[in-house]
Amino acid sequence: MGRVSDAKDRLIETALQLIWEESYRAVGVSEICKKAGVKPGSFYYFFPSKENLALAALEHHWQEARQILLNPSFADEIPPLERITRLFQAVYAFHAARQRKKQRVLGCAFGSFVGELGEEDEALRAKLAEILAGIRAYFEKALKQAAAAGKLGIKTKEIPARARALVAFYEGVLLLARAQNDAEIIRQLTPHALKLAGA
Amino acid sequence: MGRVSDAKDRLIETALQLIWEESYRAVGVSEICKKAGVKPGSFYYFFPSKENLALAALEHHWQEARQILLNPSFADEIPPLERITRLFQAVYAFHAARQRKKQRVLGCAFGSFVGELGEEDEALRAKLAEILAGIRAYFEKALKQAAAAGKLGIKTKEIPARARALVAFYEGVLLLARAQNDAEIIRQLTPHALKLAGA
Amino acid sequence: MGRVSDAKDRLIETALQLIWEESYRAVGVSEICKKAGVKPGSFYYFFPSKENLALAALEHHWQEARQILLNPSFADEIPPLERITRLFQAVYAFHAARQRKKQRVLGCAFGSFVGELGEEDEALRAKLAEILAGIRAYFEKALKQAAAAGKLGIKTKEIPARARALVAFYEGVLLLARAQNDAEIIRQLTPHALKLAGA
Amino acid sequence: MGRVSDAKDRLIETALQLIWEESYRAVGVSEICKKAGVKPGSFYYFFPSKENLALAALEHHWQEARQILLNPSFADEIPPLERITRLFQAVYAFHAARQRKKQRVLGCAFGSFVGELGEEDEALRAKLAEILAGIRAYFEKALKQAAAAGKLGIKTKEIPARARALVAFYEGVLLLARAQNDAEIIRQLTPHALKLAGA
DNA sequence: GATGAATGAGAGTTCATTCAT
DNA sequence: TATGAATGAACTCTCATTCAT
Repeated sequence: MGRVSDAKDRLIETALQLIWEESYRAVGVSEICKKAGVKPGSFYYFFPSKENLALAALEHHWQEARQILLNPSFADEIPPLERITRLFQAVYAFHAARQRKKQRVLGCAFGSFVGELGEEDEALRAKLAEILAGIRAYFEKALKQAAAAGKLGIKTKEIPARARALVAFYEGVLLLARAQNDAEIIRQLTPHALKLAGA
Repeated sequence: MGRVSDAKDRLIETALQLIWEESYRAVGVSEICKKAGVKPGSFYYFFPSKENLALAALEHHWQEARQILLNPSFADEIPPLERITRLFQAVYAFHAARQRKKQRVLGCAFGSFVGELGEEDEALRAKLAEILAGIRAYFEKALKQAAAAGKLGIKTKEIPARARALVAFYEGVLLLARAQNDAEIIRQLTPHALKLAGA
Repeated sequence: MGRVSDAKDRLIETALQLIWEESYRAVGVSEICKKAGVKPGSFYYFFPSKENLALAALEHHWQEARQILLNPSFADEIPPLERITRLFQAVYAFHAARQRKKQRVLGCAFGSFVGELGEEDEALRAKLAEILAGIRAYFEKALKQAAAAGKLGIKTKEIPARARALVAFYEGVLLLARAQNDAEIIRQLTPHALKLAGA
Repeated sequence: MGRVSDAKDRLIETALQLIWEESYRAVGVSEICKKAGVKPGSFYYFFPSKENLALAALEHHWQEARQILLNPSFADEIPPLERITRLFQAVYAFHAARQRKKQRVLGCAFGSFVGELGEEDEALRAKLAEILAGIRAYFEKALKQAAAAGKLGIKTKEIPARARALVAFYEGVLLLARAQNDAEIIRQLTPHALKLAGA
């Protein structure tokens, strides 16, 4: 009982990787299948469409990002404002290591995807908006706790906008790192995040 | 002397528009030709490749952005720090108007393009990096003048990083606006830019 | 004893319906399965091939046509020549009602199928030829009885050809009704059938 | 000036032939291309879609049928009612010869196509309805002239229905010939056509 | 200087079918 | 008895590009 093969998971992971490295439209279904070791005719047994696979890949990456990146960086035992720095540091570590090995800085898989959205991709747009809101929630919680601890001289009602500003900055930093193909940008800009927090 | 043909210009303008609305890979050469009213066979008389057209379109949009958006916002007669706010306000005005008319918020044509870059698109990546550096120069000049006027309590050597942080924030704000399809985000986040400047 | 499963019957009935509405090649096995509520993997437990299902569907429809359409129209108590008229009237009633409900006139499931036959479909061709011969037998019996009753001024040996002419006319009428998507054509042409009978 | 290649014509002729022999859905675009000697990627330069090619093929066959079959059979110098017989004879000659050479009787390309029409094929249905009306016009003209010459004891207003009955019979005869794969059926049923004419 | 005609490669998707359980 | 999983081949169609004129 249970699953006979892990082809579906391989498809999801491979898709995310290729889409992140190239882009949604640049990678073909057959390329994903080949890399995932799935027979070409089998793809549509697992997924009704390429878009549906992309949705699943985004969700998978989101869960993974929470476990590997966001939850550790935003752990309760870390002082609230330090959590923000931790996130940028963790992201820097990932991209710096990757750049050393693969020569290319990828930026944020979610943010990069946003640029490709067209009118027909409403489902993808909604998914990405949802994920970005999820990231914002981490910042928001940290800001609230920092404010409660008296570390922030800002009003409570300002917090949502500041959390969003942090998401914008986070995405912008990774966008620049991808554009310049240089992970150091992330390190350089890390200390500036706290300015948006109001520290 | 003078223009040999305006077909080339029409191709460039149409390409930028379609790429901005959809994405580089989502729009085809023939779609651009049709919309530009250029005969399909003529495309490769004007441009050696689709990538080359994209390069020209980015350069065109960059010059246009300078004239319409950056130069007015960063005019010398405007107090240095206010220039930054002016830029965000001008961008907001543009996207809010467009959203009213066309229902879709496009974000930054340059930033959106970054997400699509693959390994093969080195020329495009370099062009985008150059343009983003060009935007940074505007912020840098304003920060320098603000510092010289004593409006900024920061050290001169910090200025380049702060300028880059402003570019990151600017791109991130437009990325969020595109993802949420909501121009109001630009307005909401505009005041936060100055925090990165060090005001 | 009794039915082992009604899945097979549902497949047959659904197949006939879909093939009649669209065409043999336009409907897929999976579409039939879905509509019949049969699990996709089960199809080939019940039928060795799609062609075999089509054969079964044709036989099913043939038995149904005899019971519902031909036997009542050609009942012994009805005067022989009137039986022919009755058939056309019954067919008209069916198609007129269906057109009112579903907007589309289907024509004859057997006749429509003939147009799709290719070289590889010998089994289907033979089945359809057999069914068309079965229809002819009804006309033949009626013509014989009409001749025996002195209602027809024709020689006995002419009867087979006339019966076939009636089948041709019957199929042609339904073909036109499908082509024009108009059941009224059946009513308009009904009285002309008797001319072929020799009345 | 003028055409560079006759690929488009070859595509049309090949398509008609293959569709007639098999069926619209049974023949693929690539099969048509291969047989027509057209490079696979070129098809969609000549035709926007497979359906559009089918439309062109039907129109081509219709013009050909008029020139080769209908106009000669319905020539003015032939006595009106004899024209009808001539048509059936000419059709018989064609199919009998073809059966000798290729073993298969094709029936009417138009009539066979009707059976394949689904809900999505409205353009094809309309085209076929138009062609069948065109055939009816030939019968109608002949009936009118026969009536004018006093050869027909029927009222003028009956003529349209009779002409349609003749089309139905004509199509039905060819349908039977295809179903039984026997051109002799056409010869056998030829004399019965005049009964519908009212002779 | 400019273009109509043509193309090979590959896109996403559906097909009838198989098979281990 | 019945089925979920899987598949190779084929589908219609689009792609960026070439080239003779």
